[in-house]
Amino acid sequence: MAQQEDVFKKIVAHCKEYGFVFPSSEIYDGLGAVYDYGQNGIELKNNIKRYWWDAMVKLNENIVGIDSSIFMHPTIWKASGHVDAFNDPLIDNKDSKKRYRADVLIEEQIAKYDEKIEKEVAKAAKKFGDAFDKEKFLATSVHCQEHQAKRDALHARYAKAMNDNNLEELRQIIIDEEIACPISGTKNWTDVRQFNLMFSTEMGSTADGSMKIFLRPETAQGIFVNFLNVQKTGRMKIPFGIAQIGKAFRNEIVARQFIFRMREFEQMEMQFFVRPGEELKWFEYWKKVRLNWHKALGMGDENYRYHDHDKLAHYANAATDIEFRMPFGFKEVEGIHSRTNFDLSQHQKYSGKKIQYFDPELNENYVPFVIETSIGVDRMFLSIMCGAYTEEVVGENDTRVVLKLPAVLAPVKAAIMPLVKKDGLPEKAREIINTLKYDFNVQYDEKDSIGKRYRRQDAIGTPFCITVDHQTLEDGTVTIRERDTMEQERVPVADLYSIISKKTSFSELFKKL
RNA sequence: GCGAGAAUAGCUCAGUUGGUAGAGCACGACCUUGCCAAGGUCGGGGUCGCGGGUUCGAGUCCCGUUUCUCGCUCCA
Repeated sequence: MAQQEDVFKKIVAHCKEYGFVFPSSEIYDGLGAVYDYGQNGIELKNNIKRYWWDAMVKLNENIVGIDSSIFMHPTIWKASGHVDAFNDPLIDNKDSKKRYRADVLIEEQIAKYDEKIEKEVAKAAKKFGDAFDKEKFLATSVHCQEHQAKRDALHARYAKAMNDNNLEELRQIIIDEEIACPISGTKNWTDVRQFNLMFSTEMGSTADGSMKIFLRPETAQGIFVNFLNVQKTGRMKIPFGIAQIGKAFRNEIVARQFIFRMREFEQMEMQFFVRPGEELKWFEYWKKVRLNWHKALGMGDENYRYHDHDKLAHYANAATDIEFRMPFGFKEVEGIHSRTNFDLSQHQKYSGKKIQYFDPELNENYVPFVIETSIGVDRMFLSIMCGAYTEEVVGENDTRVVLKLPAVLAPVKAAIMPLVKKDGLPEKAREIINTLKYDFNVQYDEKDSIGKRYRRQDAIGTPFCITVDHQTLEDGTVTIRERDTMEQERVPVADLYSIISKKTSFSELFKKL
């Protein structure tokens, strides 16, 4: 385990050293859980996004894309449930280090008074037998009256505090009621803190004319609120899907593990609309399709697995994660959720607009059910980096660091280098670059020994190194070195396009899907 | 958010009982070599995370703070 954490550290360092990922605002000491993508990182990330987008939108005639705004009408988040679910008053016990929801602790305390009353009732019932009159007992028992009064007082106080959003009062209630931590048994509590997982900002320039709006915590809602627009203008027939790639924001309490959990992150989501009753069939379909898409990259089938959810979110009736083996364990990369018709129904209710589909085959109107596939782009990026990072022992006292990236995702497809920087070799190399640069991201390098240059390309995962030597000038051939095997082959310059293209183009990969 | 640890050049790290910063690699220029790192010469780069305090003097001691790592916690 310690060794695996070590590997993870190396990967993080490698990301920074070779221009993949930098901490945000680094010269100002950084900003927690926010990261920037560097010159190589952005290429890799764009390639991941293109692999997904094309696999969804280009390969499926019944899936189309959109790009909705990050700012949305605030009521959307009430309809989606985010306003309620993302707001919990939390309190920590300093001794056990356990965190609790303050409202739940108090509600449990209220329930205890109810239990006490129940106990009194049970005791009396046993004593009086058939003659027992519960109503009468409750009205006359001093104990019960006492408990009831305390219970009602507490409930009223609690309800007011919640209503006023008074966090200090919530804490005071916990102290006054002498509520103890079930684990440590102590009453050593921190302040109650509210965690709103949604970022908010003001829209409108004047204080009284402004409106509090949220930065979206998921991109999905932008698809749901555009359901009618897309369905009608695109003449889409169920089943069909809407895909979107975009940024989302969550003010995570604890955001760690590098780019695995960030406050600003990017999602690739596809919402697939189906007939009610057919959702589980399509859920199974997309589970398979999505896993195959991941495996097609060739990162090793054994590094992927499903993880079915036992505890389902409020909107779902089935959910699975696709997990990838990271150095710190199997972790979620993609989620596939059967979201029922919860979202569209909620928007129908809150907006007052009818959001339905007329199914000509069934001759009826209905609110479609939704299967969602949702990938965190940054997590996918991390999984690819983790899977690709390799240290190889080559010869004595020599290791090479290779990023065995899938060639389609590699930031640079080929490096073209003159064996020496004289005798017209640099000019020849540039000439070759000029024929390839329109189709591929290529790099020129003439600094240092050829071996060192190969290693530099290995470190950023470039699949091909093409070397121009003196023989090139004579017969128009170059050597092409393959990253993983380090084997070289002499080929005509004219063949370079097809060799590189075969390994690095998406179309070859898509044909296998 | 709690607890523990860490922070010195792009990277990995030295820096003695406090006395105004070093190495290797990397980077740049030139020379040399040329098919798998580590040839030669010269050079650029750090107010030692930040802010206070103690001291004649702080990278070094004290306090605070930020960021990161690990554990707990949380996780639609």
